[in-house]
Amino acid sequence: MFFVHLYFIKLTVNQVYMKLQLQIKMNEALFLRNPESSELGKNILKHSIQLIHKSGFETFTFKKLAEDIGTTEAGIYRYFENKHKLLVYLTAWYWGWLEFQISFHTNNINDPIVKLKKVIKLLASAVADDEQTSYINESLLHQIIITEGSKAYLTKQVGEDNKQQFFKPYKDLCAVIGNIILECNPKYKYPKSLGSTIIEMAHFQNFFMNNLPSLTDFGKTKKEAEIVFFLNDLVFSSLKKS
Amino acid sequence: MFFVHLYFIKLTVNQVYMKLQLQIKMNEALFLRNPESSELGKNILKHSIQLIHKSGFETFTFKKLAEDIGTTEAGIYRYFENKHKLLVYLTAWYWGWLEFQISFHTNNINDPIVKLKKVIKLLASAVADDEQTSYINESLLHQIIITEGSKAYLTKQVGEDNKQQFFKPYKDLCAVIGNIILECNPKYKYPKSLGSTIIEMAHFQNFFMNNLPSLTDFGKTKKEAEIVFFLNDLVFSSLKKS
DNA sequence: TATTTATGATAGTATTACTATCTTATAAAA
DNA sequence: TTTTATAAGATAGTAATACTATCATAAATA
Repeated sequence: MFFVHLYFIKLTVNQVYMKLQLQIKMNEALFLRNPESSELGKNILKHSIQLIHKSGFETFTFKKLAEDIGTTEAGIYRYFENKHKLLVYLTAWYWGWLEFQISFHTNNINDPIVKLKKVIKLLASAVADDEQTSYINESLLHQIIITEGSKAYLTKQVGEDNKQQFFKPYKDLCAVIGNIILECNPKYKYPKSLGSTIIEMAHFQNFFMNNLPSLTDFGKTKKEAEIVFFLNDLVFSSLKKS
Repeated sequence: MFFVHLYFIKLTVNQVYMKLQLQIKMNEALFLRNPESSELGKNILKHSIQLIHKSGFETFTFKKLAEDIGTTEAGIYRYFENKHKLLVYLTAWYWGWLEFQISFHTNNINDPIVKLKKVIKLLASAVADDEQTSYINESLLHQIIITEGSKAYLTKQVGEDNKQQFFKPYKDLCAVIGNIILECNPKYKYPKSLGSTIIEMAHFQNFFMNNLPSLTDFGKTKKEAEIVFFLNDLVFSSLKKS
């Protein structure tokens, strides 16, 4: 039922340059034609990220996207039913990618506290685009998710979309974080809610810091590192065994 | 620059039935004609709340609203420039109303911890509609804010809107909560961020609980009281003086 | 070589998001 | 009381959005 999204990781181990292929499973119900299977599809992903980042999801249309790519509106509709599905696709890809980043960067860490700190840092820090990789600019995508991500589920269709498993990557990520939280303190009562709080606040505090700074304590420096400090304080106060 | 929105509070003091008038200042730049100044205007507020609650902000149009009220599209446009302004108006009204609720219900409380607990309860609990009052159904509005509230600021125009003070009620509320937090612990470093976290999570955990329950620990009971427990635990662990 | 498949080109429709104008009812000012 | 603002209803119209349908062609595959 699922097929495979390739993502490349470059490693240099003992002077040997390696290239791994990470597989992010994408839900087939999110598209009509697999955007990763053709040049046009890849262009749809690449240019939609650029366009949404530039002018926001509300003003984003398939017409503008088609003009940007140099194809026709009908061409886009062969890949995605509508722009909502495309947004859900992009968010699902992002959460899947982030879950991999987390498992990759916490792989050899045993201490759950160190692990959770790493997760918070990965969530709250800007990502560098891996130029080499693909048609997906992770840095721009990260910024899109901050501003547009919650629009993927804050709809009346959330129940229908959820039945079709569109939010599985988000829920999986939340479960991963919830489990690390339980490793830190097996008696903590709200691992999943704290997990979703960390995810959402890593992004919302970033949005607030840059757009409505008086809602945060980071308005002066506007440094993401401060969000990390705040979240660390919040999380580890809660998990302290008393 | 501001004018006045009347909201009625009924009190029974020593057998004497009293009616107070609360004034919620609404930013004039949010509308073209004051919706509180006429029957049509009040109908726009009343029916827009019903319609947005019923089918969501995305599918909500001024055409449908006009049909619902029994007026014309052009009639609506005389009050609000577009549906975004109307949404911002409704959210601003809600935050202003909530700030009053908070100051009213914490008025005689000295202990900042008790005060903060009251705030969390007010934020995370469903509100009963005050039938008598007005054309605004606070209960429906509360549910709208949960699902649609963040769409008021998660836009590319957030900077422009902010310059026009559209988010002042939200920021004022956040400042009020931040100050109570500082009363609890003057050394706490993130009062405003914790304030906005409480506000957002009171709503997001509610949305998740009802729509994506695996993102929370309240999926089984679906009781708002559990969100209050979670937030209390989160907040007061952080504020504990160590 | 035949045939499937993806794309391009073009057209068309219903709905959305407005703007404009003209008329009538009403209420306030002269 | 007459004049005159003002709000609202009625109607029309336009550009953009969100699609769907059809036909031709080029490339890949059988």
